[in-house]
Amino acid sequence: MSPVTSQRSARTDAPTAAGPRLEEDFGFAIGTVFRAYAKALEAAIGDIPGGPRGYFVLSAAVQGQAGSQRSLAELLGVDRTVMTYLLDDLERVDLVERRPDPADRRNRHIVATEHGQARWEELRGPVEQAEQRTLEALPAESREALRTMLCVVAGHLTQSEQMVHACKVVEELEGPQKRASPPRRARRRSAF
Amino acid sequence: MSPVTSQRSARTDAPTAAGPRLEEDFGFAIGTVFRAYAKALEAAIGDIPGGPRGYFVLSAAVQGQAGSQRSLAELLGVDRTVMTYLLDDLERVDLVERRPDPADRRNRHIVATEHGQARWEELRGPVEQAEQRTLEALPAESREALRTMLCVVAGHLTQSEQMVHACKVVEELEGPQKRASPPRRARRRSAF
DNA sequence: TATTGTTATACTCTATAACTATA
DNA sequence: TATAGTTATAGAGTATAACAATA
Repeated sequence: MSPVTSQRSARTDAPTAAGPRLEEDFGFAIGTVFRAYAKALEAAIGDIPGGPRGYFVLSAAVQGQAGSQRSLAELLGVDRTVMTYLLDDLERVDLVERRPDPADRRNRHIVATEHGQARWEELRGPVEQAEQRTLEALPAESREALRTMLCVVAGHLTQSEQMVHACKVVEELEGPQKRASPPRRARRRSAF
Repeated sequence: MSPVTSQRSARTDAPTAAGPRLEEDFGFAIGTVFRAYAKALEAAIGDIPGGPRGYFVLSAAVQGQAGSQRSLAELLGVDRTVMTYLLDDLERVDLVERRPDPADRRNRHIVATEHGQARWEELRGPVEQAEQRTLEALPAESREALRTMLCVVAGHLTQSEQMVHACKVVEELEGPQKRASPPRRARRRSAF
């Protein structure tokens, strides 16, 4: 079977019931775009330790948006222990720096080094190109619209998560009423 | 530091140079939305083996779009060996079935069982809800627009990948001229 | 006592290599 | 010889648990 024609050749069964085909499925689409962009971004950033994830930490640091390691880990959706290793690697190549927070010495404030700042500036072009190439199927205005919509959703989700966190804190302050979920182990990876 | 206020509290440094802030970054946004949707979808589909990935295989099977295991694996961005395990699990709970392709008995044609078809129908509501909840920050028309744009990009990317594959085949047919990349090992995961 | 961050360890997921069968 | 699929295994990535420092 030729790979170019495989798209239609498998329909030997009766025409399937109504319903969204895979090409019209939101999940399939965002998964595909996500993977493609991740791959393009990874190529664009070269040797930044930790790949795209390390790049986002650097971004946050450059922009002064990286608060504590914990809040940064939550923002990026990684475990706080993973953040430790990631920062070790980024610090080792002199891209970021951990600074103890004078206000609460348990916290580490993550800041970009001068070299990190410079490296980040260098990467802006290639990263932008990676995005444009990934979205090349869309006209320029649509790309902007897509980006804006995703940012709106992401902003909302980030806030919601913070609210959930805040609520949990309040909940616990108000009294421990029969935890619905005990410490809970054995989760599953959200691999797509 | 309160989690609700942490968004701005870290800016103790000089105001950073111009440039996209993290909230305006395409990669950060799509990563966040992707993770949130993956989580919501995983909750929605319950006990389907393989999580979202298993669900997409089932979708493809139901819609008669699952050709060979290999083409399906490529479409979903997973290794063909992973696809083997995934199908083992889905077959074990009677959701899909492997059928030898009479035309080329090396290929296995993946089809949904009756139970798989029924289960998939049941899931359409919950899956739709998961999508709507994830995108709740957008008005309904925008959600449609977002989905359409992502599908356009995904469709294009899928085709491109098939082209790349086809070109590689042609290239090899035309003669092995000093492979730029030798068999190549030690890749890196595209974790975001 | 609770929280941040670190370390060690166990586990899960993934991919490489080797193999079978088909072509 | 080349490809689809399977199996075994090694490797990468992740998360749990225990700990130290600070609040």
